[in-house]
Amino acid sequence: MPLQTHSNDKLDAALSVYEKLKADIIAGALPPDQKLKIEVLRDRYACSGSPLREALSRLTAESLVSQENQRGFRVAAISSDDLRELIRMRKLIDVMALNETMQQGDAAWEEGIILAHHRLTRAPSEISRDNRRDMTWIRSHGEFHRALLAACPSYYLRNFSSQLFDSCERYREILSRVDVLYPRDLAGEHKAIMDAVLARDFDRAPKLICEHMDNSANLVLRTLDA
Amino acid sequence: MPLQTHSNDKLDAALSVYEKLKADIIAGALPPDQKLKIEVLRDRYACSGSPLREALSRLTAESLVSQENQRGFRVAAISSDDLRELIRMRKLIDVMALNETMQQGDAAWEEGIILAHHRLTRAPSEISRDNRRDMTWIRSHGEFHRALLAACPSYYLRNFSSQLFDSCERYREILSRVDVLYPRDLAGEHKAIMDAVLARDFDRAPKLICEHMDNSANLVLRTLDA
DNA sequence: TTCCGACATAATATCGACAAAATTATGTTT
DNA sequence: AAACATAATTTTGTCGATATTATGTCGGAA
Repeated sequence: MPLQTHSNDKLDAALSVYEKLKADIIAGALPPDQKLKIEVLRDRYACSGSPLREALSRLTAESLVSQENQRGFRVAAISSDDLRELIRMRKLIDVMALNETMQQGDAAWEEGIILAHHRLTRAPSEISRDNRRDMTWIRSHGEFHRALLAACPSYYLRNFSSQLFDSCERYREILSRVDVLYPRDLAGEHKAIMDAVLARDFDRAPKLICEHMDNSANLVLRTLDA
Repeated sequence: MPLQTHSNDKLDAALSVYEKLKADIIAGALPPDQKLKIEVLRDRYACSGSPLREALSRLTAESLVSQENQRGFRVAAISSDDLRELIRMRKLIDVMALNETMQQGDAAWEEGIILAHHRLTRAPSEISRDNRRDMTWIRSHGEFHRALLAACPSYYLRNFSSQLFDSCERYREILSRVDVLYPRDLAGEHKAIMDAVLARDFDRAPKLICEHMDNSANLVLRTLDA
């Protein structure tokens, strides 16, 4: 008898497929603008059309998938303009959210950050030897950023932040194709952000977060525009 | 041959059902927390389960519907805390969006506002004699607020604003149950907002918008908390 | 009476099949 | 050979049926 919410592999396929599809899009396994044929996905995720279409509908509302009248679904397209817009929005939203979070955050919130950061340091490197993005790293990275805002009192701020983060993450796939040796210390940035946030440094924390975003975005933009 | 996107009553049922469901939730025809049984909806919207579940999935992502593990869907619950949070967020988002819009707005944007406002003035009154909310007014009201931000350069700001607006609108249904004679000039507020926005008044426009939201919210909150 | 468990009922979530539409391939005409 | 019309194929979107899970009811024991 299951102690936790039991995931009946075949029973709640909708949620399961939603999560897998989302992960594959964010990781770049399903590249931007790729046609999402039901038949192909049916095979890939071992389920029927119905749960697939439900998952795709949800992802459409999250701007990760686009749907055309009678022409099915495809992974949402990317562009440098879109990325610039995303980063601009994330700065606005995350700075607001971070301020509120640092005011309200309690011990449990601090512990969540410590834990998430620890897991991120223990995760495999983002890009594996075969130039594919590591799912564990991606998940840990997302969890770390969500943990920073976990104590944010506004459901909507958390939600918007999370959505923008996910939309941004899939741009990182580009960095795995050109094997650029990281000209920056990603782990160090995470550590610095954590320290500033835990210290409730209302000046440094938002500044570091914004720089963190800009660094990633600029790297991607250089590759995209080239 | 259709000039515009043709809605083939039975062909793209998914989109059609999505819009109708959304409209019914916003209008309050489907009240908060109401169970959404597939069988009942199947009958109400004259279609089968599949397009329904797709629409419900999309609405779940928009926070208008909630879904529980194996227990189906229901209309998202409301609470005074949620409304306060919504208003707080709308002020943040809409003020940012409005500033950008007033900087970038062109002639077509201005004409869109004029037209939407005209239609709103010509719409039937919000609440009809039988204490039900008028669909035409609701649609016109939404179109007016969207028109104000139509020239906003950020897709995400427009999207968030629109989503928060929709979530707020369904709180207005409460005002139709207690027949409170409007102690304020709703039409006048809309007119004043339009004038300030068209005049590119960067001081008054955001102030009026915020007051507009507060007025509606306070009216609802008084009724909710009573 | 109140609580617990087995049974009956209802609802959900998924599947496979079908009909409508779009896409590709083919053939015909200029 | 290019362009258009037509036919074949693929793909989408919807339906009805079914198995699984949740809910409600009834009877019996503490």
